[in-house]
Amino acid sequence: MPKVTEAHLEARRQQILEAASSCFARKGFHHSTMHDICAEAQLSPGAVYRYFSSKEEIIEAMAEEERVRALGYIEAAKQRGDTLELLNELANVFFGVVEDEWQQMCKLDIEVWAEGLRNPRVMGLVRRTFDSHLESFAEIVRMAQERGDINPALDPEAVAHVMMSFFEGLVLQKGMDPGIDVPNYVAVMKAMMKGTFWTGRTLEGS
Amino acid sequence: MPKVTEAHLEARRQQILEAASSCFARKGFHHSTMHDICAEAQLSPGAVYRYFSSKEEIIEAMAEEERVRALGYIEAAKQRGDTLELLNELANVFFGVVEDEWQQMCKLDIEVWAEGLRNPRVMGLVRRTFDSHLESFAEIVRMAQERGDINPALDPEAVAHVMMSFFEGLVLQKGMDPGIDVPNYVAVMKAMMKGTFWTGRTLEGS
Amino acid sequence: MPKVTEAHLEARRQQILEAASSCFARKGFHHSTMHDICAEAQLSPGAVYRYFSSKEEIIEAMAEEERVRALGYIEAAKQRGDTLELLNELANVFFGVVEDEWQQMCKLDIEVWAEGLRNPRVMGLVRRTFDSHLESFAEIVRMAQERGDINPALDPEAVAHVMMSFFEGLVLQKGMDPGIDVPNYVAVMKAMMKGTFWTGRTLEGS
Amino acid sequence: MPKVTEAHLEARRQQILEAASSCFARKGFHHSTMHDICAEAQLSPGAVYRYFSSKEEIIEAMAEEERVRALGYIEAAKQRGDTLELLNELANVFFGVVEDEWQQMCKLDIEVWAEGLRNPRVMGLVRRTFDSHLESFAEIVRMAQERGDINPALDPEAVAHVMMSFFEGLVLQKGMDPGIDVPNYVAVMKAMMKGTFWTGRTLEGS
DNA sequence: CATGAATGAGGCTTCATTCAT
DNA sequence: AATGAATGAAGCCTCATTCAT
Repeated sequence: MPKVTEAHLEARRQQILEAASSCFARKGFHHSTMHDICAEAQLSPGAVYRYFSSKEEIIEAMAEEERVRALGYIEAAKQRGDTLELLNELANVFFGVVEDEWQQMCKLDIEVWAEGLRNPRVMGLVRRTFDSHLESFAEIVRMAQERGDINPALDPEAVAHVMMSFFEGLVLQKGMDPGIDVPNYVAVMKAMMKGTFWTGRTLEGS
Repeated sequence: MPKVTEAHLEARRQQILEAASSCFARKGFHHSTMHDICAEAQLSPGAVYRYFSSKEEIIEAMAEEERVRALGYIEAAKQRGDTLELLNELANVFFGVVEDEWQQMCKLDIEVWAEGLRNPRVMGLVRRTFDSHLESFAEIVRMAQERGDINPALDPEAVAHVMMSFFEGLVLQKGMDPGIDVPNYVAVMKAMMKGTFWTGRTLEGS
Repeated sequence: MPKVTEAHLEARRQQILEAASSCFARKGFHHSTMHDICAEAQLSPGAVYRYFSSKEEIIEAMAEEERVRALGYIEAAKQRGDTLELLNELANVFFGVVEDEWQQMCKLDIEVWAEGLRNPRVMGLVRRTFDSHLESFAEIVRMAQERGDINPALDPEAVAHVMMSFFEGLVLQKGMDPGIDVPNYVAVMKAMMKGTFWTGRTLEGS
Repeated sequence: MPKVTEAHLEARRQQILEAASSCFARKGFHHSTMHDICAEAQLSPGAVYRYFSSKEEIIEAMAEEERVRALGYIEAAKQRGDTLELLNELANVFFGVVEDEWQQMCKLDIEVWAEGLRNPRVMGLVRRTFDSHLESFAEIVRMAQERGDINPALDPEAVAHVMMSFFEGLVLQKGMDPGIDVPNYVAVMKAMMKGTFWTGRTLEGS
């Protein structure tokens, strides 16, 4: 029987991860020192190293958390049968997050992307995130094509990639400039999605 | 080595910048040491510091080069009057780049985005890149709306943002996974753009 | 190593300062590397940088210590009412220091003077040292003049400057050549001071 | 027959030495880079290295120049037979130098002293300077003692040391603060010298 | 379990010096 | 003889990590 409950351990982990996220969003992975993270978490280095064996591991754990969170968003939205509604839902989920938190999330995502370029573990996480999103989107597209909602000439995977771009581009642009007009962005996004829908005319496509 | 031509100096600068780009794309800004860059450029530290007064400055110069290059792409494409053709052109320009170089460019872009989050100078460059792209796109959209090509209910700026996402998303996805099927991606992109064109039906916009 | 007493921290500081002094006296500020100081203090660079944030700061702290020490000497001597006795006292204080330590002190002083020429902070310290000595001497002279001991035609400040020269010159000469005959030097110094005393003849002052 | 006259070579040497002196007085030996010196001398590094094989050598040459100049001062003054007049002469010589040049000279002296502590060659120069001054002063004192001007109980060498302090202290104090009142300083100095003169009373001395 | 002082490898940068032109 | 671009050793400092208390 450990002296501390499992829950307490997990709470400490979270505490560190949150401190790290805050630092990372503010200063980036490489400008955030372990000292910064310790200070933010109000913990000593020794304590932090009880929960994570390296800074790398903290980054990875943080990226993993992001992945799970993002997965949650899309899973929640996927419940909606209607294709267009999915975008609404995703947008709503995004809107549900407090502004500051969202901004931080965007920055962390960008940071994680860059980190993925040289840390294979992080890359793995990013790819898994991308792949699961891709798969979700592709499935939706395929269903819509079967229903005749979407032009069957379009490659479902490719549509999924573009849909991902909608969100990744928004994350990037909001990360760089929080002032972007999101509702209008979503409106355009939906108009474009709607435009890919079957309209009786053949979309020559390319 | 006595006084040397201006061209030689500029060539050296390029040599260093290319070496740096190569390192940065391979290992990221923060894992590339000056030593790495020097080795890649086949130059001594002292020589490199004749041309750039800090690693930071190399990063910034590199980001600036990226900005100018990106600007060139879109300017070249903007010559085309037809709205849809713009996408073709941009895609062609992208395709015109050798595969490896493109891949490297994508990685550098991602790297630069992340760097922008904490280096105000780099952020400035990124913002300027984004802004000039945005403006180009918005102008195209406005012209298309005047011609009746695009639904006038859509905010031109917002459309521009989404168009930027098309490309940024592609850059990100290709950066993370070079295997992405670009032609199909472009096809979908064009289909979606075409879908925003005026079709006689009102796009309610949300 | 957990939290440690305030005294221990101060002891470490002293340990570093002493190591630095030793290096500085032996090799000068600019030929003493941080590595030298660390080795002398038997501490790692990281440890030293916990206590001083730069080599510069070590130099300044050392100069400040010298200042305080010098202040102590003169303050101790000032207790003596009799004018001539002051010189005796100062000389005694000097003699009270172990030979090696004195030699080191002289070298450090010379080093600090030179450093003062380009480090404004050090210059500030040197000036303050000089000023407080000057003031002490001038006060003594004024009192001696009131008692009729010293020719009232002489500017007390100027006398103080010359008195300072007695000591600074000795420091310099001993720093350059430890073999100087100090007792004889002091004897002459006192004879000269005595000579400025009122003797019934008017000293025309030039 | 060299392409350049001996005189031209010497002129270049002087040009470099003057540039170096200027830099050294302004920034000290160790903060003056060869680049600084080259810039000040309007010469390229290669050119400078034709005349001096190292920075060290420039420092030493400069110190040697200072030594010779100082020697000239005292030699000039020594012509005067009268003891007190020597001080007048030395003071006059000092006064004869333009203010700025003097200030620079003081700083260089201080710099040279410090450098002497760790460069045996420079130390040799300083010692030689000191020794020749000492000898000159001692000789004067001995002569004065023979004439009965100065208390014969005083060690001529010791008096010489103190006389040197008069000047070294002034150099130091003026180096640190150009505002010092030199005429008054000299007046006191002379009063003190006069006080060591034989007055009929025995100066108990020590 | 926690603390935080200490470690030390390694990064960025400077600058005295060289040498091809 | 002069030039100035290039060299590369070495210095200062940071920071992820450890471990005695």
